[in-house]
Amino acid sequence: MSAMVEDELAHMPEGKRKLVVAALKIAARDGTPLNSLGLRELAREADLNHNTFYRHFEDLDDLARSTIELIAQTIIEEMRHIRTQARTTADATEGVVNFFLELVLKNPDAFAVGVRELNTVSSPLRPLLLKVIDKIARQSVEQIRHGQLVAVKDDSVLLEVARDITVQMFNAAVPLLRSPAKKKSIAQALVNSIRRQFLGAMALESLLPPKA
Amino acid sequence: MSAMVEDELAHMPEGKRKLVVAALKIAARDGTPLNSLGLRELAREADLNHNTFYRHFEDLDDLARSTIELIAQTIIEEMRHIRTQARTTADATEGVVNFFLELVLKNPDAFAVGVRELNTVSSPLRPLLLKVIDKIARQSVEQIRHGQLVAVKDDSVLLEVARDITVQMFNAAVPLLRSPAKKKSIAQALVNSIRRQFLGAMALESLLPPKA
DNA sequence: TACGTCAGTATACACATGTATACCTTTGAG
DNA sequence: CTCAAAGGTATACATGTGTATACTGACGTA
Repeated sequence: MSAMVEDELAHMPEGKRKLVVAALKIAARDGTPLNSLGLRELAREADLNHNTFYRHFEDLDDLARSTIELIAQTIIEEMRHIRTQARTTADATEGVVNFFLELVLKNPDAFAVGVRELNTVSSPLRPLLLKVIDKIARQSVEQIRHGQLVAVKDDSVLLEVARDITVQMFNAAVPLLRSPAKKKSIAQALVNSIRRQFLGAMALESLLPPKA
Repeated sequence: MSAMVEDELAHMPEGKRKLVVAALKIAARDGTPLNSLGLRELAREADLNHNTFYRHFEDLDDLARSTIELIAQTIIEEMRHIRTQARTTADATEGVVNFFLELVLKNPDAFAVGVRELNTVSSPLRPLLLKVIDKIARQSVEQIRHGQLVAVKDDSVLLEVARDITVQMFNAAVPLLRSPAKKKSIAQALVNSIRRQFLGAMALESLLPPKA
């Protein structure tokens, strides 16, 4: 599982890699917070002695941070790739949405864990994930500006909308992971919602004064 | 904490009540899934013998279900109340949003747990929470239709938008709970986003054929 | 008054857990 | 060649956990 994620950490020691993969798997399966997994269960899943953990990590928090940083790196890089692919499709919105949902399905554990931590009040990993969201939203704004895809003047409004949409796309991973067959309908709903939000931003800007 | 929730279960035995409250508290604090809390920790928090649990619940799943159902009941009832209050305000959208955020702050544990479970792939409680979302969205559509607040013809589109917005409001609880001081700015962002989505729905309907 | 049920307690036990310590290979630089 | 890390293992122990069983008191009802 999570093929792309595994690629990302090809250069770290095998035990460490195994532990991170196992952490994602268990946290995704059981809904346990990344930073309070059981050391022994982790080792069992990774097929290692339970003390090997301490060779690679200080804490469970250390493991959690490493894991989230890995997810972040993977997603950001992939999103850049997705945007170039989407530029070749008829409708950029549809393209981005479809490629994104495919990315989710290729990294199920990573997204299951990421979305949950993002929506957990007590999670110390939330700030890291918010940075990822922000970065993706900014990429998105850049693409929109470059292709003149949305006629919204105010940059801050455009960024705000892009952030909302990015969060929405992440959260859409939850139903998708539960039933991958619904990919098409989820994509359609997302595309519609995105269109409404951009159209609405334009409409609102033309109604109210564009703020001096 | 969670004053209103406590009111809701005034009629059940004291021990059971204590256990549910303790469950919410621990799950909110530690991010542990509601259905895999520690029995002994639970009892410690509730100031009870650890075996009392079995007097009131079959499983941890039983406890989790009871707890979520309690949250659901509370929220739905309060939302109805919120709508009548909001009708007396100048702007219905602003009214609903503000009252909703207040509700969140009054039931911090309930919302912290609810939002997390809602966004957890493996949670068996998700369906229950989706029902709550749906119910609130339908209430919202009713209010809109009654007051002729939004000029969207297609009922299914209106419901879809209402659902998106409801989910968004729930998820907005996370940053609010972490920093209640940001209530005003969170409310403003929500109101703007809601306006964009309704406006966008109208715009989209007038652009495309209203679907025969 | 007697008694069954309900809510809660006390004790016990087998098992899982986190951590500490010491031991064994491999490997790469001096 | 040496030897010191680095990665991984084995064993041990105190503590926490879920569950089972048996006990106590309160209370409504026959």
